[in-house]
Amino acid sequence: MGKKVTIRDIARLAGVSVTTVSQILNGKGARFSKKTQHRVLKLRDQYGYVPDFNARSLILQKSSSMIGVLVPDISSPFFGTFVKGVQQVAQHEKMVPLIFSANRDPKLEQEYLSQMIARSIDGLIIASATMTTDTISRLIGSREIPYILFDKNYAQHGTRVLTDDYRGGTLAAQHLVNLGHQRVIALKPRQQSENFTQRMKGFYDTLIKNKVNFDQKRDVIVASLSRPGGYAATAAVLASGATAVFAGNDDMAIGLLRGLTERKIRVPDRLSIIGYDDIYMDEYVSPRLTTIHQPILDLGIQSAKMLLSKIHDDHSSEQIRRFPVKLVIRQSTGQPRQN
Amino acid sequence: MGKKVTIRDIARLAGVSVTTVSQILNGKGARFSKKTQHRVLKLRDQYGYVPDFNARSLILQKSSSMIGVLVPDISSPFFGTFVKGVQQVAQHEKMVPLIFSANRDPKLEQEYLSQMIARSIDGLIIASATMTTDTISRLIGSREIPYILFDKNYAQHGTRVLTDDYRGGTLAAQHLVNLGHQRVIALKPRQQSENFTQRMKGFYDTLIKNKVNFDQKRDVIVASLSRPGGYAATAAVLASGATAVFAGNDDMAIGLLRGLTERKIRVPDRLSIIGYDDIYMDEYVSPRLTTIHQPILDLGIQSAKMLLSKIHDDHSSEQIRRFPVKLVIRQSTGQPRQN
DNA sequence: ATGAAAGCGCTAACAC
DNA sequence: GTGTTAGCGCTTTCAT
Repeated sequence: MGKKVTIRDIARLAGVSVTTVSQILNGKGARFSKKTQHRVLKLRDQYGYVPDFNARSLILQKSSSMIGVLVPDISSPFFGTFVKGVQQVAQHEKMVPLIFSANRDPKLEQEYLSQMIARSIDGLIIASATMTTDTISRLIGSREIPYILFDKNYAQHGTRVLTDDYRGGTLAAQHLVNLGHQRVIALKPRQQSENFTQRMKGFYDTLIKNKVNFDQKRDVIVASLSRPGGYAATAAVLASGATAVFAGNDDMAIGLLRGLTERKIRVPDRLSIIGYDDIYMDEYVSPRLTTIHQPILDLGIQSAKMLLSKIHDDHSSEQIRRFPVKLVIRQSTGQPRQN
Repeated sequence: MGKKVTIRDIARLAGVSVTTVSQILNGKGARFSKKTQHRVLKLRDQYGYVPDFNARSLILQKSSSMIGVLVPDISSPFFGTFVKGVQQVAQHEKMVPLIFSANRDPKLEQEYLSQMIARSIDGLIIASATMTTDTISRLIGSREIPYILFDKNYAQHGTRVLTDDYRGGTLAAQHLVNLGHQRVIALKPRQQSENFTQRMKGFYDTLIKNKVNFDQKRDVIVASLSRPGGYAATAAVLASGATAVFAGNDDMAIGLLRGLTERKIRVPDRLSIIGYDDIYMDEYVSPRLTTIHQPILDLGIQSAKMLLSKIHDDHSSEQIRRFPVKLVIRQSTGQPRQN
């Protein structure tokens, strides 16, 4: 390893004490002679001295200036964008985000969480479908690390950021109803996290209210929450005889769209598809995907802001920040074919 | 902040010395009585004691166990996937990746790099078009932090991972030539990093070799390296009268594809498009995108492996690892329309 | 205008 | 079996 230049080296080289160097380098060197100041500064540059982060945080009792971010999949457009928002805010405060992609694996999630805690991060943003506040509390122990729960979990308590999933489901259903669909189905993930439950509930409720016949057994297809998952569901979707599909998220919708395209099923003429999230890919598939918009980047930004304010101000109480969603009509939905 | 439980607290509570606690907790406690061991372990769990990371690294002289990863844009499918690969490897070694997305902004890149260095990371993976090894050396100073350059920069020296861009360009051109195209154009970014230069050179050379007329002034369109960039180039592409386009990367290709779709230009009947990278989106646009495949996840994995081996073994010399690329034929390319 | 000394929380020789 | 002691690199009183 490279020989590390310490404050002592600089002191020795400058012929002064470590105190002097420390003070000058921390901008508290007014009381030293200009000459000494210059000598020290120059030596610093010359030897590329950078204070040891560990030693510094140790004595300053200020922890790592890191915030942990746990997401299911960093390579997905959704969480990639989310993380970008977090980082933007963190940077302003000289905080560094420690990002972990846990592949929806509970073991990994816990391991990463422990690692983050061991590194004494200042706060956490957790986006996990499975992790409960109990688990988190247990891992955090008595350290009182502030954290923000994102998106998934909201049967739990704890400060969190979420979007109005119920309303999103409502909007999707209303859109399909307005277009005149009478036979619709939903595509949802097997592991039903709270946000999906709400999303679907909003959807069902609105259909029923509009007198559209919907049977939660018959008219729900379970698929994995991914493009391949949606793709794999193509046959089941076609077999259902529905004229419109509500996909739990855009990834599934896009996978399904591909399956339909391959079978030369025209969307939306033969089948309408509405997704959920509004990831950037939606604009580039064909037909462009109608969806429920979530302000993804903003969710990242606001999560980080909330976390930072919790970190800086212990007393900020538990709070919930709920973001609005909206319907974005593109080209994958239309009136059912008349025949 | 939460009251921090220190090793001294545990020692006091257990009625033993800090040494005893330290040893037992570090698995070196064989020499202590079972009874003491149990007492200490129990107290640790009871109070949720976790050793202070800073103090620990300070004395162990082992740095942070972090590797820095600098990418242009974490929300892009390309780098999202790349980073995922890095993280996979890092995890095995209990290393934590510190990921920064610098938006292709040289100022930010340098700032992030400094921050990483200040945190005494063990190594670096740098994917930047603009950063030179000189800049990097200057920032690293005398610390001898090993680093891997990824993808962009290869006029420089230093250990690096790269793909055979020249060959990629060759493959793209050959494919178009084989289909019978005689009028082709290329879409490239303004900021011409080394990999693009090579990519384009392979393309031009192969066209010429095949007696396809190609003028580097007339037949190259400059666009920004993104979906909107490709989209914005639509008019220029159409105006060129070409029957095939080689887009510098898939993002541009997909943006262009959208522009063409909007104008009802049929691909590949009227115009063939070939991209570069093979990001996962390629499978989901319509028509599916023909492209030059780069093993993105694997690039992340191998970069991390190379870095780790450099970290563990100082003596490993500078090396270059070059990955093969290959042509993936999908549906966006075809024979030129006969008329 | 400068420095000596204490100590942050931890580990590891080296006693006893 | 267990404790004493000396630091790791740094900042900060408090002297001089």
